[in-house]
Amino acid sequence: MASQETSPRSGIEKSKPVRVSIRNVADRSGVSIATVSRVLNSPDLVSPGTAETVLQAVHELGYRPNLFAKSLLSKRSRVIGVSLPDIHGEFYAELMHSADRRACELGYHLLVSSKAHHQDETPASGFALDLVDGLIVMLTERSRVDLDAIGRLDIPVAVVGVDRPGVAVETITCDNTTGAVRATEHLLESTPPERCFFVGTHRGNLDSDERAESFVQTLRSRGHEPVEDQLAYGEFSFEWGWDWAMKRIELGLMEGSAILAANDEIAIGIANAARERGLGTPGDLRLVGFDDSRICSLVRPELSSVRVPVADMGREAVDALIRRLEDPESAPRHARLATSLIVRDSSRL
Amino acid sequence: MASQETSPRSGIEKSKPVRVSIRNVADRSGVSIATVSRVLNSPDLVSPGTAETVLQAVHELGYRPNLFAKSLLSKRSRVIGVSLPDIHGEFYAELMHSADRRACELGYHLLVSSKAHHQDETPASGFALDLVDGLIVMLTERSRVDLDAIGRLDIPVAVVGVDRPGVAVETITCDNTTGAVRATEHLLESTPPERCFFVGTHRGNLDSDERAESFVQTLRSRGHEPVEDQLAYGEFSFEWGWDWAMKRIELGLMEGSAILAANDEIAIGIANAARERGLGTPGDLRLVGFDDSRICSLVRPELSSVRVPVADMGREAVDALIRRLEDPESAPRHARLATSLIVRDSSRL
DNA sequence: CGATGGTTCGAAAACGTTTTCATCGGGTAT
DNA sequence: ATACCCGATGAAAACGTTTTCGAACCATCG
Repeated sequence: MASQETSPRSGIEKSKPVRVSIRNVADRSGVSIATVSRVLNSPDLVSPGTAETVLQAVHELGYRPNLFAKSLLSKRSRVIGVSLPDIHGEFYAELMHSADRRACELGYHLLVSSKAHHQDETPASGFALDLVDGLIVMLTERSRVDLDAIGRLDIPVAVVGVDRPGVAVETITCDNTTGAVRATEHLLESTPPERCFFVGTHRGNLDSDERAESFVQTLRSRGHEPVEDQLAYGEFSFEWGWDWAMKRIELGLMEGSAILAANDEIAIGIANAARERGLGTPGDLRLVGFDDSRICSLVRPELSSVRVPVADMGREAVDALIRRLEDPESAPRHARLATSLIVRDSSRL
Repeated sequence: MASQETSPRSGIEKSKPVRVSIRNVADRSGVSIATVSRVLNSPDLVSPGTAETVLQAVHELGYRPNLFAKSLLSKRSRVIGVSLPDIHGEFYAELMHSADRRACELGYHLLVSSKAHHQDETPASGFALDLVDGLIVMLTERSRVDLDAIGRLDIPVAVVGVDRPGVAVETITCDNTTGAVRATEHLLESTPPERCFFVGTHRGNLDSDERAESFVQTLRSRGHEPVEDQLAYGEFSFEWGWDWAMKRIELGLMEGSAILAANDEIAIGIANAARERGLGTPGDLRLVGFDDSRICSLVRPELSSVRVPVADMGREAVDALIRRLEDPESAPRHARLATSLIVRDSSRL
């Protein structure tokens, strides 16, 4: 009876299982589907009068164009894939967050997955490669780096985390070197080079290796060739930092050391172990972490750290990829974002 | 001249700008496109001989079916959208991580966005609603809760964070109550009810409010009606915890208190302020956080906290949504995951 | 008044699939 | 033999768009 008829069941039920297509809009407004399409996509090609009629119908029927049909024609989905290493932590949250924000601004969506990383060979395979217009691939392990293979992919790619001169993909990296050098110099201000240490994750991790290398170079530039035990390789964890520190402390070798850790968790592990054994930071040992994560200003003493512009990297990656999508012929750029030393209590002189 | 002609430019260029379609496969293997389709989708309908021929051609040409065409027919994309509040932090990283893992296992992909939350009204609008088979919506603010509107959406939805009896969508929540009650009882073991405090975020946050309510109820059950200043509302931040604590300390009211914070950051803010003023935890005040985030075992003293099964919630959400996708008629379920108290040093008796 | 040009629009092709329907042989049961 | 069914296949319709092409109309220009 009433003009609006709901579902046959009781009041509160799904009301519109029926998809409204461009056909319906065309019929209701008495024009062809071509005209409807034009009203929506190139309004200047249609007379104001009919345009209004059509828009009216669109609104009344709640019409929304079918994206699949659209993409089938245009071969574009405005979706970009993000392939992340299989790691948790705020690092990735921040990256995703800024990437998402930027993608939204530009009218794109993010399809995220770590699948490729935890089961397949190529960081891109297994992905819904055919769904996305382009791919952002984050790499952390040297063993996974095959930029050439990635370049051969038949969709545009932006790589985060690795760079190599002359490679034909967009790359976004952070300049570990400047930050690590600054941090090492900072430690050297009060500590002789032979009492400086670098505690990293396993060899093969791109960032850790680069940081270690910068550490070594800086010591060398002071005329000191680091000996083996000045560099330690474990994992990116609190526990590893703790264990390494405990061992040094037991041997009575810790006091007066200055340590650059490859990330903040390791650094905090070291700090906690030291405190556990009655050693103070920065009194008995000076400590600098890496990443400048949220936690640095939460622990006591506050942890000095090298800031990595994660959010910028996320935004840059999206920008780079989309630039490439819209102009496939442009020469790929290689963004390298600066890192900087943030001095807090743990390394204060 | 050669059989294979590359791009006109120098050797190293994109090699396959040409999409290979089912048509090509059909031609090369001398069958119709229908047969090719059958080989790929219902192999039992086709003779083993032709099947092999076709597969051979598929492999040689590197054919991959066009997902848009596929979805256009099937009306399914195997993509599920995830709408998150505009917040960072490991909480969301962990949720996404487990959700992604589960989605992969089930052959789905995750399209993530906080867009809806930071600019539109409905947590679903603005989303690529027409791209996804279903939606996971995470809600944290009471003001955003319009479960009915969400239920009226024309795609399946799973809501994380809110529940309401009888609502017609899948819901996944954590049972703040049991954890908060346990934590409060734990504090009451050594502290009289009038010296117990709850420090939450702003009113209107679903989790914080629920935790506050449980705190109040538990005190009441001990015959104590909490007075106004036993509950404080600020934000989910270190700074807020610090500020609140400082104020109490200045007034000389802190010593002997027992505090339940609405998340770990607040708790750490309180602990640090106390230490700054020479108050020890748990000696001078006992402290329990919420979420049991990674940081709890990194700070000293280690922070007691109520564990929230974030990873489980992510997995459950995906499961619930997909269950619903595959059987739209099934009655929506309401998963409520248990929280549990993890006692560490900060509240040890 | 015919030719030209611009506007507005519809018919139809195209995108790459899946699926229905019909066809064709060659068994098997009667 | 006749009827029947079944397995294997192809032709064509369908999905919902965008876009090309041309038709129709009207105004302007020569």
